[in-house]
Amino acid sequence: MKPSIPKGTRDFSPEEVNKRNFIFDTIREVFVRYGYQPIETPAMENLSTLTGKYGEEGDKLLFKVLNNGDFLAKADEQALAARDSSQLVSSISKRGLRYDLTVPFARFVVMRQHEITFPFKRYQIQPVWRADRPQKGRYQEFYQCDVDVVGSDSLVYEAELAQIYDEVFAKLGLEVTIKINNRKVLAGIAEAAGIKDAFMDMTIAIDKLDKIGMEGVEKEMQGRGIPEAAIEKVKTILKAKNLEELKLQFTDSQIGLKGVEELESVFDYLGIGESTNEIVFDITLARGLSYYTGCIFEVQAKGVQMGSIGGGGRYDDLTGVFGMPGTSGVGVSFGAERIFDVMEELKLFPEDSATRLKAVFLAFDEASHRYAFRCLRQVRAAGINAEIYPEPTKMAKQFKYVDKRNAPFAVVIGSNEMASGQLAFKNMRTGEQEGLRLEEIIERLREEERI
RNA sequence: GUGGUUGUAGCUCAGUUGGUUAGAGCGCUGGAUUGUGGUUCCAGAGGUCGCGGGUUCAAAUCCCGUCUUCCACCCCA
Repeated sequence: MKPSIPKGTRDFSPEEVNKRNFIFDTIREVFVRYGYQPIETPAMENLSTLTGKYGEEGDKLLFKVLNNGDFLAKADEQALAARDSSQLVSSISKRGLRYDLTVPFARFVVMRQHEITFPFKRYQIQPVWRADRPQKGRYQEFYQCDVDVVGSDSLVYEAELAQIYDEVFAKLGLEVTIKINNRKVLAGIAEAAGIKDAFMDMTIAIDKLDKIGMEGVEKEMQGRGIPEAAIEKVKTILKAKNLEELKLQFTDSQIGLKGVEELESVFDYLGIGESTNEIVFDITLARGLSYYTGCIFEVQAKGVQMGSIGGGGRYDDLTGVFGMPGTSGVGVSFGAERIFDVMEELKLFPEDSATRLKAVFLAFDEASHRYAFRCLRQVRAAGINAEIYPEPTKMAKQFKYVDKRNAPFAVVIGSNEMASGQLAFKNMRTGEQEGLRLEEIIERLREEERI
């Protein structure tokens, strides 16, 4: 048979795994610095945990796991006869692959509410699965790196999460724009325009502003049946350049004012000019996930065509659906795959010296091959990444291998070297070669390590 | 999920209105060079033309289905 992998999934080569680990390590390091603790949850959740949490569209994108055994024997006969897939699902599948890390986290918090100290700060780096149609930067299996705080409504955490975004991308050398908005501001716009009922329709339209322009947004709202007068009001509000101007538009919207105040408070915590990346208020930022209620975040990479590489926000009642009401949470997510793709495109990955092979031992004959293997042991014991060519064949062939492995040094041993103890130490880049004792070689390789 | 797009050697790609044995560059293997890689020269290996069906005397080429890739929509990391 012809080998293949499912659509939207990928294998990773050693080089790619090293690069991905660089991203994960950087993110994890920052999370830990800010006092977040790791948890992990299963790849599979009970379907009942997942369904209904991501809207109707989300349910369609959930991967369902078929029940084991003779699942059809227990299937809903009516649904089966009617060829009604959505009706049938509950009787043939009780589990599904997790769709994000937030909902499993909420489930986790509720199950362990009595052993958790609040505010609980956790991070989680694991893959999630979505049955989306794949595109560039969009996969069916991808890693998310989530940080959330649950059990506090302090806006200091919004500021902290913005700092985490800033710090991680600064460390990765990736220039980004960190956009912040507040769901209450959007609600305020709807309230001020007198279209509270059409909040979702309005939000979806506003979200597309940078893509389709003001005219497009207007058409979109018209198409969604929003009255002309309300559209004019929305357009006026959207022209507000900053939070001060926006405030003036919200004289008759309590919720809108509250949203602006929250944003002011976050920016106050952050201070001015203390970040590496731009952290900006963006009134057009909407985000789909319906459970957001306060501040919302999104990160856009500069200089590349790519969707958002991170997003998140505040949810006042994160754990309510699992029977623990009134607990507020705020968190953000890093999209590792997209960060990888962007960094690859911009060639931002550093030469990885920690995982790099430093030296390869080569030998001319059986006796020196054994001798080389014993030398190798000492080199490795000194903490230097090194290996030996598996057999003493023709030198040209062995050197080609060293070249391919991109190792900076080769140590060549034959009968002369064994007799004198002066091993041939060759710099692969310059081609220079000198006779050195093993201890001297180890010292040289150690110096190299530090560079 | 809707509409479109892509697939030919390990990689990047040619392949005419359907017509002999499907090509190139790079890479790979061997040799020139029996104690030294990268450069050069010579030789060689490597292909179910994504998969399945159909039309035809004849299909990489035309038609249908399917899988995959990418794009737009939807949604999102």
